[in-house]
Amino acid sequence: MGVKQTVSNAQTEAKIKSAAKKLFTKKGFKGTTVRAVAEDAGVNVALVNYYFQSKEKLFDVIVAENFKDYIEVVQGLLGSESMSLEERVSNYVGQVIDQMKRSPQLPMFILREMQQNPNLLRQNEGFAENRSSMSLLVDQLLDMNPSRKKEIDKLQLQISISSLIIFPMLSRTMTMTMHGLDAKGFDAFMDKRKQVITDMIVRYIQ
Amino acid sequence: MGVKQTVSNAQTEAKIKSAAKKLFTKKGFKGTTVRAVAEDAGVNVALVNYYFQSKEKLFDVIVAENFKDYIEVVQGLLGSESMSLEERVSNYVGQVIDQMKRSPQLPMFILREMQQNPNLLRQNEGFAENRSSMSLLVDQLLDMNPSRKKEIDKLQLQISISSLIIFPMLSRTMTMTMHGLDAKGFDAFMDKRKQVITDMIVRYIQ
DNA sequence: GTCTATACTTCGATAGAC
DNA sequence: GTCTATCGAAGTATAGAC
Repeated sequence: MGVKQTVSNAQTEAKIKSAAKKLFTKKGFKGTTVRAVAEDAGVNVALVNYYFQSKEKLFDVIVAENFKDYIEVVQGLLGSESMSLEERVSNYVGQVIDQMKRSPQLPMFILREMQQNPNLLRQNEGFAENRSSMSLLVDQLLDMNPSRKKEIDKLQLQISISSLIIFPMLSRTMTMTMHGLDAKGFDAFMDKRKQVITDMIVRYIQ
Repeated sequence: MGVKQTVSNAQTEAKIKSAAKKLFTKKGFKGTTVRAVAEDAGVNVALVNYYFQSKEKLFDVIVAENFKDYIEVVQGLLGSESMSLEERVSNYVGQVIDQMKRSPQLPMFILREMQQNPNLLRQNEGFAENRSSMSLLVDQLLDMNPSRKKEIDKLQLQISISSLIIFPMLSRTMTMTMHGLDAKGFDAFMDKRKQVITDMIVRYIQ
């Protein structure tokens, strides 16, 4: 009966995790203090360590979650058998960009933390799936034009596709500042970019 | 006469600056401690502040130098009037990649620090030159195929070119880890990439 | 489970001896 | 110009009251 005065266990833990995810993702490990996490979550500093033992362990939880989010972006994007080359590329590019628009800080987080600790990804099982998913897409694309298949380096093509999609997200802040865009304007830019990337890939493979 | 026992003023300052550049560029402002800079330079902690007053001011010096390096990469790359479309693209891509191979950490540094402080670039005069240099190149490219000029968004093309060149440098560590490359192997990958990028751009514009 | 208070550590910066 | 020693601020972590 009545509203509970004390917030429950799980809710507090979730609030801390949410604040930590926000701050770690934006500012990295060194750029984030436990005090800032506590303040953002609206709880006492001591509670952070009560639930997560240490800053390190809290960070590990967030890293795992961010990797999980990142992997989910590129899963289940293989499309149907009947698609044309252009449809297949457009489908992939469109879905990945839509996913990334929801968490624009994620690519930078992954790269930044991986540069500090390169074997971070070895510990993560999901990354292998990502690679094979991307690899499969490129195989499918190249099979649709056998004459070009011999001329095109598969790894280079994979990285080209990733580049065209991910780099604009990495330079998001810079692009927004340079061209006076707000978050909404940048999203529109990325939406328009779906067709640009598709055109570029299709023209390259055809 | 004989070897001087005490290292001179300018040499010590240079050693500190060199160590600071290395560490700040690799680990960012928060990730670098004054103590680490001093140790890497082989001098006492107090000397860092003696020469540069504060960590902040030392960082500003390094930022300025890194921006300068970055700008120099893309200057004087306009090519001659008589070049074909492919020659022009190839010339630009080749030179930028060669420059970046010399300072592979630079792109990540620029993006990382700019995300933390977006108006970092407003204070830097060289960035305007960079933009207009890039803008001019794209104008030249588009003028060589008027029929495509109307269909192609200039800003999108600029960012596409930057993406194809810069993203591989940003994901350098990840790529090396994933595909078992050492520094030399990655350089070879980037050399091969010059032609890939050129092909992709030329096919898109033609 | 949550808070206050505090111990412990690291870091940036400076005073002062040489 | 360089070093030793140290101070004060900030951050992580924990002990103990409620």
